[in-house]
Amino acid sequence: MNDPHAARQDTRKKILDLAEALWLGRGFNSFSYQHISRELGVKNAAIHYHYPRKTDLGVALIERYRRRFGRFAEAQAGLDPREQLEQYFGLTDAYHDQDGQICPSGVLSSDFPTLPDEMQQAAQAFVAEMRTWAVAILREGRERGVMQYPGSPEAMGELVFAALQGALQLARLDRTALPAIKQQVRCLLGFADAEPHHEEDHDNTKKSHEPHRRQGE
Amino acid sequence: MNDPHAARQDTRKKILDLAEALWLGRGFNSFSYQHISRELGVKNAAIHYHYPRKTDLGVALIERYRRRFGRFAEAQAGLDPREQLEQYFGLTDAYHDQDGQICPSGVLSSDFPTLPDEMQQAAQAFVAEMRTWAVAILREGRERGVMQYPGSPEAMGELVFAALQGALQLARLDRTALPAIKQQVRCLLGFADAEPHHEEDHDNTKKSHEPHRRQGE
DNA sequence: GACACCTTACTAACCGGTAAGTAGAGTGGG
DNA sequence: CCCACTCTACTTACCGGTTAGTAAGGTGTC
Repeated sequence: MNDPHAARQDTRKKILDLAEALWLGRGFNSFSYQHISRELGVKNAAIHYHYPRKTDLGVALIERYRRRFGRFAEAQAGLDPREQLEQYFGLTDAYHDQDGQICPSGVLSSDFPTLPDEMQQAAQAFVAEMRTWAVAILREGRERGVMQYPGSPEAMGELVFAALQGALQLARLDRTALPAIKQQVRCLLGFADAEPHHEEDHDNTKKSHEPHRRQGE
Repeated sequence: MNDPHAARQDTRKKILDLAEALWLGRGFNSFSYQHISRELGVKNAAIHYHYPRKTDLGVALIERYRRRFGRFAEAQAGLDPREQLEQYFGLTDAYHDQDGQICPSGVLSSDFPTLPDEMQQAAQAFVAEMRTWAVAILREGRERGVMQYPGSPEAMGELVFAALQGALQLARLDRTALPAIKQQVRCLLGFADAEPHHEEDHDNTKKSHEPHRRQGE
């Protein structure tokens, strides 16, 4: 231990981690450098040292998440599409259980008009990736014959993606919204053997369903 | 003219109208009294005269919208459920075409954790009404035999509602999202005769689709 | 003169951001 | 081995601007 670069990476990562929780929990414009510095026990200017402008922090948040998501998508590529969908659902649960966070695409599209140009561009690229990934699951599901639905995989993928994004937000006002919508998506895809009643709240002890969180830089 | 109460109502209404556009376009925390007063040609304190705290303005926004929505829902009650759905779609188009606004439920659920208590309660009641209304359309559609879908009307209503909310937000980053998702909803409900290709952007000159906007107080 | 409706003038807190200084660890030269 | 230097990672002390909010005063109308 006592890695010379440990301290640097440590604070830098802590800033990003804390900023991410605030970002997904409150939105980009509703947290300040003070929220981070106070919690972290450092001064405001220390944050500015690592991320000079808030825009820099915002872009870093998007880019880190994008890389993390890329690894997640790659790791589950080739899996049974239905299992991929369930992992997707598990992700949404993990968000919600973490103080009612919402997914990055939800917070990005909500805040979009108020974001600086650099963040808008990063957001567009990132959200496009996520939507493409959702479409791919639905396409593969039909090709392999494990999902049945009308319309194109593109349209169905976009719809499921939008529905989950909306469900996570609505779950802040009424927690029953999220499981109900997930169940209906299963239903629409022809999963007759979907969970018998309601899995209800998070007594899903079956898996950790916290598929990414880790990594530096 | 020269109604004694005209001036009062006038400024008061102008404030609310402007606040509403800013609210749906940027979110509750991303507009200030300055945005309103500057545009309106009055001083900041004039807004505080009508709405002492920003919370008062926020609650007034929700309550007004709730009344307006109540009239809208009542006016279309008894209509063909499919036509009701199309009017709902027309509403989403109207939002989007107005500088990329999103629906009230979308902005409320996004901002929710940062809102004051009074607004949170008003928001929960209002969004619950909207969701109930969406469910009613889907239920009636099945009862009358004009819509076919698996699962319960409750679950399907929630899903459609969440999907439209998400679609409106995503349309800010990619305008193709909204028509694609609307079309897929039609598709899922068994509307085989749905518009042949893509209605695409707003060349829908067929109707004004701006179903409410008016009223004082 | 009472009241509705506004303005002027102000406050304290917070916002993102900057400049200058410093503690400490690492490094190269003699 | 030690001194001089550099670099990273901060702190202290600001800046101008914006935020919501208030108090007091003015003006027109009934």
